[in-house]
Amino acid sequence: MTYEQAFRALADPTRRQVLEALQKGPKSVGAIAAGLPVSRPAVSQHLKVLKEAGMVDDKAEGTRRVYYVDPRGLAALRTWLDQFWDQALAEFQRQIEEENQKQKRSDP
Amino acid sequence: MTYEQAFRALADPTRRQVLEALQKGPKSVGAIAAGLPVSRPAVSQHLKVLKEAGMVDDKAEGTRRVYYVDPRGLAALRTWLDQFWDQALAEFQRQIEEENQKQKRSDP
DNA sequence: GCTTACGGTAAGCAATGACTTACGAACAAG
DNA sequence: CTTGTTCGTAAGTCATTGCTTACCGTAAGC
Repeated sequence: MTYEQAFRALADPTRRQVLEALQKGPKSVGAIAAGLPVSRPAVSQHLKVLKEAGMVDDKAEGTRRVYYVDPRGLAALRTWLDQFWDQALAEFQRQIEEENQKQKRSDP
Repeated sequence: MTYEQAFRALADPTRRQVLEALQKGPKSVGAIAAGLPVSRPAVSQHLKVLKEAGMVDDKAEGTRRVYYVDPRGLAALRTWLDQFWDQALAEFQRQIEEENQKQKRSDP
């Protein structure tokens, strides 16, 4: 939901692998774990973190739980990043202007 | 440089505060630490991580070191995020199509 | 030269976190 | 009703990490 949780969620390499696995389509917990070098409970714990970050959601399907990517968490990240990016560029521009001013004063 | 380091760098709240402090303009290490609830060495260590992630750079200025935001690290993050975002939306769309197909088949 | 300001690094510590195995709950199948 | 899958959670372990204090190098000012 918040970008804080999103950053924390994506900081772990295994968690990114889980997300990338789900990106190719919905998968059960066991199916995800089968493609990763960690145990199934580990995947379960990662999915919990990802879900709290709003990056995945799940639906029950018999005794299995099918997880899929939820764009909401990604959207939060994009918002934060875009804002920060714009401000960074603006500040960058301002610094250049400042340099030019100094140059003018010390020039002729 | 890589998005891996960028994610790890931004995962820590204090590190984000450091970055946000620099966003308003270049600052010395001491100046940054003065606005944060942690010690100056802690800030130094955070700046090291941010620099390795390509998100800040510094220039010597007498005995002081002035840090400023480097857009390169942010760019790496944006690239990763945009790609992931596009693929997520595509997969989302595909799932909806799939649902429609099922609906058709079970309908009269 | 001597002192003072500034910042990076080392060492140590407490907290967080990613993983494992073990167990229990829920649904399906026979 | 019993058995077998599938999954979440608890408990414990080991590594990582963010922080502190202490120390050292370096540039500027007297």
